[in-house]
Amino acid sequence: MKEIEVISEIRKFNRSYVRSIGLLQKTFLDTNYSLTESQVIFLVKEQGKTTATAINKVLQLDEGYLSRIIKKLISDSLLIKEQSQTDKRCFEIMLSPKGIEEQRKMDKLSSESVRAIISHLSETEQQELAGSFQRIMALLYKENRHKTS
Amino acid sequence: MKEIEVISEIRKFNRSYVRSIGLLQKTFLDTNYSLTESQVIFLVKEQGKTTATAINKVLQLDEGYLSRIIKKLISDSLLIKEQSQTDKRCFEIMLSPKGIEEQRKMDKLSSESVRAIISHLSETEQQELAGSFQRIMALLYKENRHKTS
DNA sequence: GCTGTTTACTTGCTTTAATCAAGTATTTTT
DNA sequence: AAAAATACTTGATTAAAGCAAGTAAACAGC
Repeated sequence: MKEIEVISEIRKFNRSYVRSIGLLQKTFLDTNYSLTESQVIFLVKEQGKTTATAINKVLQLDEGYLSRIIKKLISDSLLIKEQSQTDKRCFEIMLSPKGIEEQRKMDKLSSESVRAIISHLSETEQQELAGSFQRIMALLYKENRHKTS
Repeated sequence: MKEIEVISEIRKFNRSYVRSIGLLQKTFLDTNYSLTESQVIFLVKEQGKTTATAINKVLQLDEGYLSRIIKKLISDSLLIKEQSQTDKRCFEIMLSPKGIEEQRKMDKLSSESVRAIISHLSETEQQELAGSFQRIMALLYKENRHKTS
């Protein structure tokens, strides 16, 4: 297989895969939140007590836009915000109990949607599938570590 | 590996992969068109002389929204539209010469962006990569043929 | 310890993306 | 020939995202 065929194969995968995992939908996973809002929630969960700036290192949204998303999530009582005592420019944000619950719910739904896709596969096939995904990640993200940071 | 670990592996892949192929960006590939507009262009290329309805069987957008996208692409001279003689409700749309050129340009850019990701891999690794992608597609889309349609 | 500069975040305004609902013209069904 | 369905359009609205200007605090240089 020539490089050009490899590329074509990958692009074929991209087209069908992205459609199948439903990442293009407006509301993510039938919760009331958009993909972007969900990403914020997941990142706060991941980073624990964090800040808008830290979140935006990952998501790279417009600052104003992110500020408003956080505001909305606070008014929905999913997030808590308090001014840092050591640096009063910063506001520490974290998940509220309700936010933790919501994040868990999303996490479950996301797992379920993946499960639905793989459930008809045999044990062995599932192993193969996971192996292939791992192999791809290993190949794609190898040797790029020094470039990425 | 248990099913739950398989799921977690796939979700890990989803997160990093979708980010890396830049499918979340506003303008696709640094052309002046959004992802949705690009999809329309690619579908017209794929389907040849086609209609809004046929395109929307795939994309499932709001009809009005699609109508406006087509309108814009026509005013940009990428698409040509003419009323069907056999069914005057329908309008046949196709790529103009300029549209063909634009589609080719996008196609090249898309290939280039994939090439950039795999170029540092050896011949053998590229084979492996393509093989893994193929294996995944085979597994995911097998036995679903009767459900899909 | 004042003076610019940078950092963290907010707010008002605008643009772009997407949806909703109603409407026209044509074809199909009965 | 009337009713229903199909193909598409248009006006109005909502939601997502971006731009620019602004506040407040921290930092850096002198």
